[in-house]
Amino acid sequence: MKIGELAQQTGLTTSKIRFYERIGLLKTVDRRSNGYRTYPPQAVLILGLITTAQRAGFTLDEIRTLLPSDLQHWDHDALMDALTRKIADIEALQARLAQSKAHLLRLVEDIQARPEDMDCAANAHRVLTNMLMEHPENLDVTPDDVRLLDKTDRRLSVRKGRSKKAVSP
Amino acid sequence: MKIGELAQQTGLTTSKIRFYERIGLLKTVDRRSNGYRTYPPQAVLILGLITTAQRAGFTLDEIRTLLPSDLQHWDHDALMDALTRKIADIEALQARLAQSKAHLLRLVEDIQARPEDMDCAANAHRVLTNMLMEHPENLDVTPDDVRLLDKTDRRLSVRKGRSKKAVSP
DNA sequence: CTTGACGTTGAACTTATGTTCAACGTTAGC
DNA sequence: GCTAACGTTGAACATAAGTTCAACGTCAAG
Repeated sequence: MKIGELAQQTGLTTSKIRFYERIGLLKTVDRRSNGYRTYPPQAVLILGLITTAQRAGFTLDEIRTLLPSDLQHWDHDALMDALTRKIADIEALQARLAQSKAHLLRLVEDIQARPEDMDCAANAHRVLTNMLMEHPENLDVTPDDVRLLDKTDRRLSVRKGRSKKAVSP
Repeated sequence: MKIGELAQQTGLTTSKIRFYERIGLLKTVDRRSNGYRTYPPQAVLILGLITTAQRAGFTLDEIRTLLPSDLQHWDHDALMDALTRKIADIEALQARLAQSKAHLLRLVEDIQARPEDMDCAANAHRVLTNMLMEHPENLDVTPDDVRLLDKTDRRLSVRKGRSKKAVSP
């Protein structure tokens, strides 16, 4: 099978297949005398496996370390380990997403809950105050500081101390 | 306030702050006569807002288009629109994650459910077969093709037709 | 024999979000 | 006045997962 046919059968692009080979995800493939790559039918399955793993959240790097050269002989322990860790990763991400979503929903509600007699600027101030009070964790700011947003712009001093290091992540 | 102090109060790095300015996320800031950037206390709030929005899943690009130069005057409609869309995005991602997780859990269970009398290679074949049968959507392969994994390696022909274009996304 | 489709390569480009570096200027404390 | 800490710039580097391009070779049909 030539690379174009393989691309059709897997739904991938030829550039992607060559890329996978380049990064060592696919082992170097046989060539015909004209230099064309020639794939065994197996290759369809391997690429399908890669696509599936990728959709499940594995990086190409992870897939490479897990994928055996012989589909019959997997590293059972490493595989189960990776699967378990990936499930945990997903759960962590799910938790973060749920938080983000809840946060956004509260924000939307809060914005819409503008008192009838409040103008937009004041409402912006109210919402912003609520938001910043809800998330003091990474901001060295007190609710008082939010008054900076007042129309009067009183320029209250920002407290010194209790500051965080700017650590590179 | 000089940039180092701002970095400390926001928990960001100075390079990040300069980067935000470079991409137009922060408007160009006042300079002292020596060329040093000098920030109003407001800047702490703005950076806090940016960080919060980013954690909620907004890209810097999205944040830039939403963030008004004056915190008093938001584009209410654009903001609500963006929030609503972001919530929908999160929900879509949640659905995908739930699917991935379920898929992985089934896979783990399936691997562990190896019949006592089955060796590892045969189990690999069994699991792989199940997996590929579960996801026929993007692979031009029939369950029969999975027999390619047999020790005998019978090289069954891969069917022609019903193939997909390799469209670039 | 020509034309178009397919194949090959290496290198450069992409996106998003920054970091790091070199070379230089400024400032505060001793 | 020296030194350390801080500030400035532009450019290059990093990551992940590819795509695109130019320049070239091969093959099948008409």
